[in-house]
Amino acid sequence: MSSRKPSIKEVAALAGVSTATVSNVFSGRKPVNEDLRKSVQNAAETLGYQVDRAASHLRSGRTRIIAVLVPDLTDNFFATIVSSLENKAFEEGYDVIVASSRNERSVESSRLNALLSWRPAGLIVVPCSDVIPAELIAVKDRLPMVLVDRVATKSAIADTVTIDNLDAGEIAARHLLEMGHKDIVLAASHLSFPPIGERADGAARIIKSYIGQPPKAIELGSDVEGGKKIFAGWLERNPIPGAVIAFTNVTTLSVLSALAEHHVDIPSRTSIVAFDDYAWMAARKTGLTAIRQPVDEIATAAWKRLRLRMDGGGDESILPTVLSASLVVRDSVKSLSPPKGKVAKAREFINPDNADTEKSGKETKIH
Amino acid sequence: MSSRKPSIKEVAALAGVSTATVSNVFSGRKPVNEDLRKSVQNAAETLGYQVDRAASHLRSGRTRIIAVLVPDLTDNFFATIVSSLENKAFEEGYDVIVASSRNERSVESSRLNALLSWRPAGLIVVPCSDVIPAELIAVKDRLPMVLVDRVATKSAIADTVTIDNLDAGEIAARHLLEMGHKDIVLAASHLSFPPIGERADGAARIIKSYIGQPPKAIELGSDVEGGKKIFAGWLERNPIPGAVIAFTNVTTLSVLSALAEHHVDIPSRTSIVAFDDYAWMAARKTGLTAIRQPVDEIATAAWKRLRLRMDGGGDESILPTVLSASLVVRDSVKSLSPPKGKVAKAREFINPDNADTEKSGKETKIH
DNA sequence: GAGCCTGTGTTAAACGTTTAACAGTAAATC
DNA sequence: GATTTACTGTTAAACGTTTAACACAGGCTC
Repeated sequence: MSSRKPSIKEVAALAGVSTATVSNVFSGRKPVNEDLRKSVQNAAETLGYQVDRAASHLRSGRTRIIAVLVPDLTDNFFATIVSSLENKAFEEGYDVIVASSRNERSVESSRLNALLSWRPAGLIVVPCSDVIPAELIAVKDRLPMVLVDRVATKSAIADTVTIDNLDAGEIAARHLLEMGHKDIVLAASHLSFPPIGERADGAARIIKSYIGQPPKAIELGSDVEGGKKIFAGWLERNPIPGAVIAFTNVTTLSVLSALAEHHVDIPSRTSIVAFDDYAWMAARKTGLTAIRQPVDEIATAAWKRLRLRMDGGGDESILPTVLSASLVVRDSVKSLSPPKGKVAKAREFINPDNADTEKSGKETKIH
Repeated sequence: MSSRKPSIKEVAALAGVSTATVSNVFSGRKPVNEDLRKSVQNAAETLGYQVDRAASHLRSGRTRIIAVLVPDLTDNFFATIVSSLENKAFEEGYDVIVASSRNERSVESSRLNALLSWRPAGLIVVPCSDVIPAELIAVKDRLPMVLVDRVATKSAIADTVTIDNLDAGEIAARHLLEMGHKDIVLAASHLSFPPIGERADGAARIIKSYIGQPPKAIELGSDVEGGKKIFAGWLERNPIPGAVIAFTNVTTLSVLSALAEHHVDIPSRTSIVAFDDYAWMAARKTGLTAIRQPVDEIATAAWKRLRLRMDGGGDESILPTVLSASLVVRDSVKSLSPPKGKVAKAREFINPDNADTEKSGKETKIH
């Protein structure tokens, strides 16, 4: 009873065929006669044979590895994406190797190198900042990959999956405006991060066009505790805002903690629109009104696109997939006055000739 | 400009040495003269050489892979552990391949098989139930591994890292008792899961010894939504309890959601002690009093132990590492009456002769 | 100075697959 | 009936490492 794992040779010997046939049975590369296939499978079964990944990888140069890089596994948003990806990948026989950049560019670089050294079959990356890592650019047309969430679709070097962040920002702001709010503050992690900046732009644009003045924006960083301190400090130096939009689940937590510390009641004293939609937001007396990102759809779209690329499809052109966020109304926004009417979508009023300057939002008008 | 990655041969040729020497430089298995080492490193540098994992693995039979299996990546508790593990592993040159059993035994089995087929250098598993998967038992003395969280230390087949769950349950219950509560309900995910059952036992024991009657326990399952429904249903058929202990962060969410739905105020109407300690628990007006598990220490301990095993240390005997949980007092427990005195630790009164029957808690007394 | 370490380097044989090239057989085509 | 085609199977050479086995040089010991 040797403890060594059986090799393809032993299976071949037992089944009375060549190793090539056994290989074909398992890889499906070439058709094998039904009888032979069965006897090979029987032989493999009785020996407890499993193909050796290392040997297979060495010879073929191909792996069944999907490398996934996210900024922070501790963040529920990314964890959910990873989890979803892992499920789908597994179902199709891929294994996921995961890495976290801890929101640091240098870590991102080295982690990416480590991931690439596996020569994965595909790569899914949520970059940690607005700059696309050089490592990615170097392999962009050799390796199937899709970029998720923290990417500006314009500067994309590969297929991307994002939500319509401009719109998401607008939705949040519009809801507040419709509820009669004017004193709105934007709480962002980093405005330079593509999705965050866009959300802020979307909100700012519609607020400016409605109120006449752009809202203030505060940057709170990517960790709850730090953000809480920053926001608490800001609260001490400024009048308490009537409403705040938090553009991230982490930011939401920072804002909420600071507000709680200062005994600012929600929504009687200040209203809040949160981002992402998790169980904890609905679990308390005053449920949080939030912009829900379709996390699972994001993961699904990313996986589908990656599959297509791995199968050699999707031709040259880069495809940006843009999903939409939606408003989930709960109790954290106070109704200040009966709304005079719907606040129009800024977009609908953009002069098509100026579509390029859309981001400035200057052309937006209101009913 | 070939796009193929350079092999050890090319490095050897450029440095004017044999491939064996290059291998020794990189693996450190045999000492290499300083001058030669340098020229090899230079050659590798200029060629952009990286050792090929597949070839290395194939020949040596060793990998630098740590396989990690958890019940649910979406659960912050497990995500945090994975994240911490990934950091530590990376720092020492290991890569983490991660899988989720989705709380299902059958999935656990197949995921485990997939993980094992990598022939990882080490394995860290949070089982999804109280039964140790057969796959694990099969490799237990061939593969360094450590079991975390959902394991009964008594039936352990390998090193384990857990918290003192009996004690954690006691701490939660004692706090409630000291605050004057008597009408206490236990909300568990599954009482058959080792840590949950122990927590419940710890709480039940001290409550029984103090009140005379054991508390009711309700099982809510492992997902928030399902648990919420169960608990909401229970609330309709029973008087609202004075206090509830939720033994899991997921359970906490279920309980909180159901309570919010029924407009039961915390803590004025019912008090709550939560488990695990996350930002969202402290982010609202009524912060949650909670039992904090030292997540990072758990991960650290697991990693240290695994490292030791991978280095061949730790001899035959299995080591259970038991860390302790601690109480974080916030605002979710109402003070019913000035406590008459500290509620004694049940443990201190256990007759040492009956240590084996400790679990029944019958011998526990109170001051 | 013969024998023996010690420290370093090389040679060449694996490791378990995949796959191009080849081969044989039967059916189809001309 | 010769040639082609389609189908299925085999042979044997890689893939890029690691590592026993060996070699050689210099310093020791006796």
